[in-house]
Amino acid sequence: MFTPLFYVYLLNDTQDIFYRFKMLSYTEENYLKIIFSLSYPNSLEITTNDIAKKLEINPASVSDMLKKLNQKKLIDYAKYQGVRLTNEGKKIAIEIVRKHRLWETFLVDKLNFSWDEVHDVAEQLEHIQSSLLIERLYKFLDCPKFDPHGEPIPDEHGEFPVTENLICLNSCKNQQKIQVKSITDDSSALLQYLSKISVSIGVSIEICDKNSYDNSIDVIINENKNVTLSKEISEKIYGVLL
Amino acid sequence: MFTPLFYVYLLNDTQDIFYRFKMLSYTEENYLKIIFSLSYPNSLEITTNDIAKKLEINPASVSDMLKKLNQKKLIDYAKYQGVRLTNEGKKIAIEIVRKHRLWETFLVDKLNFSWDEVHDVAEQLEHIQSSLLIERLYKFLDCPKFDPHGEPIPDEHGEFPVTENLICLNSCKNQQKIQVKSITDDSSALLQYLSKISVSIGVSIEICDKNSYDNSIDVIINENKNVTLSKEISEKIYGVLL
DNA sequence: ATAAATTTTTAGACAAATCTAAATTATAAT
DNA sequence: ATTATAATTTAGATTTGTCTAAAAATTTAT
Ligand SMILES: [Mn+2]
Ligand SMILES: [Mn+2]
Ligand SMILES: [Mn+2]
Ligand SMILES: [Mn+2]
Repeated sequence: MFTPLFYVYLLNDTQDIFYRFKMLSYTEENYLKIIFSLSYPNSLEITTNDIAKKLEINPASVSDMLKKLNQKKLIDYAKYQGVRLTNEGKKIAIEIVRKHRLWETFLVDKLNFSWDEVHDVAEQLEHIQSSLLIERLYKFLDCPKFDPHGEPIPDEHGEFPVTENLICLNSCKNQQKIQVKSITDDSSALLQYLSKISVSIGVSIEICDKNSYDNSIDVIINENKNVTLSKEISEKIYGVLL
Repeated sequence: MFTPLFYVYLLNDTQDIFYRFKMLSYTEENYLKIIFSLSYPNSLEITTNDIAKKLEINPASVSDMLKKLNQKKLIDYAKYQGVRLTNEGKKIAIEIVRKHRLWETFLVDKLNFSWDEVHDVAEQLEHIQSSLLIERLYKFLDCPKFDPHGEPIPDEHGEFPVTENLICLNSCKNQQKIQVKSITDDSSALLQYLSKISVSIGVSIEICDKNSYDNSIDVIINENKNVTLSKEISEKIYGVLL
């Protein structure tokens, strides 16, 4: 339940002459980001429950927020009909993704974080409001195109870098071999495990055998390490065929 | 008006084994920081109105929050009696000051911000929760002792660097000359003005004349620039006698 | 096509942080 | 020592984002 709605026009940076059209809360930003990442790369229709699960909150709360974001014209939403970002909502979501991935890159490249330590901090840093900051950070990092997990970083205009056609390890056939290009889940448990078994961006993985019972696969990592990967893990690993 | 109170025990970083004793909100952190800076360096008693003015909110709101912080044992507060930080409250406040000043240093030293552009961004960054982040940032910046405005940065144990005895430009006599060591106000309007008249950390300022009517002073900056400084400005400038 | 299960929305409540208006306490002025 | 003024606190309301329980709509299964 919520009632009115009004737009707040505020200075972004005191130093900036520009005004932000809509000052969004930390929470609203997170909703937009989640909707974007659930629908990426095809702007799929997302359900209330999808969002509730991802944010680990009650679907009732999501319904309320969707109404609000719809009024702000950041999403297209009609009761029971699912939700889709508007162009404006998508633009904001991409900005947040950009900030998240730039901060992760900063933490790894400059502060020597390991790839499993960065996500939670970036979840906070992505909400810092300063266009100057993100512009300068981008240059400081030499305009990176991919984050520490191989995920693409949109440029200042919201354009994602063009990438080779990635295929999921999970969808490879026996004897096929890929070079790892990205991990599509930043959870520290997964990333720590991958480090343990020597999987990182750039290594090769060859499929030896597929077990149809649990959809696990036997693989050779970097030509020298035999490991069995569960479906949950293999579907998070993407790369190019070698 | 507020009701209950309970402590939330939460992981600080997912990577950390340590627990934070009290998870404070952004707002609570700001109250502690303000109380600290208003009472620094002598732990003076601070009034409700002081805080309300600084935060630009209603004194009634401050009263509520003081009750809450008192219950959390972060301040010593009794109705109508003013407020003082407890040791625990002071420790947290110093941590926030540390983070603020380290971020300002980062922005100037690494991202080429000017000294008048950093404060507002640091107000946001100081609330990022990650002990690993601040430890790494500190080392990345080579353990700086002073921020871009010459303000001391507490070390990892909350100890401020020992400094030469600073005197306020405002309290100098005619013909005295100081070297600027710190500016005790980070507002961009002041800092931009100081840049315009070539005042920065390290420059010399010699007092030529004091105007008893409005307490303005005529000074020579770096031996070559005559300027008249208002009381509001001269009382923000500190340095050592030359 | 109807019933059962699932998803989504509404209704009503609550906690945090703020506000305004009114009451209370403290301080300053006569 | 009263009175006037200023500072502070209480009372009650509001906004945001959440919750639980119940109602409504949609989807799935029979
Ligand atoms: Mn991440
Ligand atoms: Mn990532
Ligand atoms: Mn500052
Ligand atoms: Mn500063």
